[in-house]
Amino acid sequence: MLLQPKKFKDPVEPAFGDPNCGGCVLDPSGCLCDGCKIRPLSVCNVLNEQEIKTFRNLGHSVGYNAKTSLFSQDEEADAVFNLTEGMVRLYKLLPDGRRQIVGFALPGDFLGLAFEPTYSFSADAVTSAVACRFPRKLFEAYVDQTPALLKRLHEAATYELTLAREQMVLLGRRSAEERIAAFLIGLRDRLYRIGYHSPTLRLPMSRQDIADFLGLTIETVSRTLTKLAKDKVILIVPDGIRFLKMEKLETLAA
Amino acid sequence: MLLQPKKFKDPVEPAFGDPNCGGCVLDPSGCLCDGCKIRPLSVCNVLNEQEIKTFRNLGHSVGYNAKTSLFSQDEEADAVFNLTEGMVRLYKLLPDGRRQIVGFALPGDFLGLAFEPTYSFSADAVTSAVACRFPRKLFEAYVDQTPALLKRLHEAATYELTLAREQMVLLGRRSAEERIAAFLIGLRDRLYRIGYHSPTLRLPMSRQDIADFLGLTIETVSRTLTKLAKDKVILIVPDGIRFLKMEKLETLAA
DNA sequence: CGAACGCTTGATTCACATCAAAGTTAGTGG
DNA sequence: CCACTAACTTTGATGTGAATCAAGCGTTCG
Repeated sequence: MLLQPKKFKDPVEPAFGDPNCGGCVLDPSGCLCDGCKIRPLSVCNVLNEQEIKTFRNLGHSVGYNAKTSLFSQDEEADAVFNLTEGMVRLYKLLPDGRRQIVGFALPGDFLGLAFEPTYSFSADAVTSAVACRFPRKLFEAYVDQTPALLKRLHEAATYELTLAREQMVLLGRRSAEERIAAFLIGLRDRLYRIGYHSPTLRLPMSRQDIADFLGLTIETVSRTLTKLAKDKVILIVPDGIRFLKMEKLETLAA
Repeated sequence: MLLQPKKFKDPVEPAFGDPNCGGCVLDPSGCLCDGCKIRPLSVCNVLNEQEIKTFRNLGHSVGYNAKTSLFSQDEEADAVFNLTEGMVRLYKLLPDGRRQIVGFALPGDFLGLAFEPTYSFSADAVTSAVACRFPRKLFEAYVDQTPALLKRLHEAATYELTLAREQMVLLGRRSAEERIAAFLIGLRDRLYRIGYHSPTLRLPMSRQDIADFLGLTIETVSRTLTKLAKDKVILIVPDGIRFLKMEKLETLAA
């Protein structure tokens, strides 16, 4: 399953070309495109079989154990990532330690596109995760000679921007209960679209992660979930929730 | 000046091909690229003189009086815009009327790129404004055959995404005073980069606009500005502010 | 001049944060 | 496998920053 825990070789080997990288190279010969489940959903779907053969050799499939880092804010942005398994949190830190999670990446999501030479946010694995990791220079050179891929990346960025703006509305103008409702529904919808289709919504991230994504405190998240459960809108289960009154939640999130 | 008020022919003529558009076509022969001051800052800067000749004929330069609409959320996204003069507010509305401004567009900014067939936010002029307006189909066809332009648009979208994520941190984790400080500095920096270089920061938008951008109320915006003025960090002047203690503001915004 | 609008200021309220503690789950080592 | 510990989550009591409610004060404009 896409969000199942898994353990990679420990201690992890450094990824090719990056001694600071916390991951473990799964196959030195390149990305594992042949059996890749999320390829149809990913940016690589615009490449034909011939092109994929070149492309997969640009990078490597890398495994990350839960809580390990893919990359960090302000460090040199020398790689880009295509997440294939697991969940990754993307966040920015303020100097005093306050944290804002700017998104949870799911399989098929593309990470690390930076405007500047350094990453503008940090990324680490919520669950164990697998990503195709490409040296930035190689990737950009390939994109420059493959307009179809560029177009697909632009689509992805535009979509991200739409999500980001919706998150601004949530953070700027919604109540705690509305934030939680929108979060649960939004996550379910995204998982649904990538084929993860279940009556139970797994929440592999901590309450603190949810709080830092929604601009709340851990206590408010906990209380609000409890309230929704008391109202029989959701059922809290180990590691997630089940939806009981979808319409009620959707009204709150509207 | 870029943010100077100006009046366009009233009643305004509908833009070519769009009877609902609030603007007034300034030159039926196409965009006014020759004397365009912001072209070096805009996406068109990647086009050579030959390409510009084709490109400018795809659209028209359109003038908008202050408070008129360029486009609205949920309506068919049949045009894209390149702002050349004035300021435009971009916002999303919730069903009950709450508003979140997701950005203030300045000259050089590109608007209306949508992932879906409808606009995901509304745009209207804060000051009077001028934009090159392109029918979406024509624009997209041209982009498809001009990878350099696509690359430039992708860069612009990536930059927007960076700004959007910074705004998420602001909305989710910053105090009212920090928000105001970050807003003033951010706007100054953006104006500076497009050559609008002045000791006084003009604030052509209303207090309500600032509040809806920062996730605050109009009263809190007013009080916080007053407090900063009392502390001699800024000076409030008609239509804007002057910076007195830049370092203090920068600490707050850090 | 009067009406309307936008902005400021003051008094009060409230949603969520903070502080505090108990309960629960997960991880570790014997 | 269980005891012990650490980490996470929930729940309760209290505090507070910003919202709301409510005037008043310029400016602008018909």
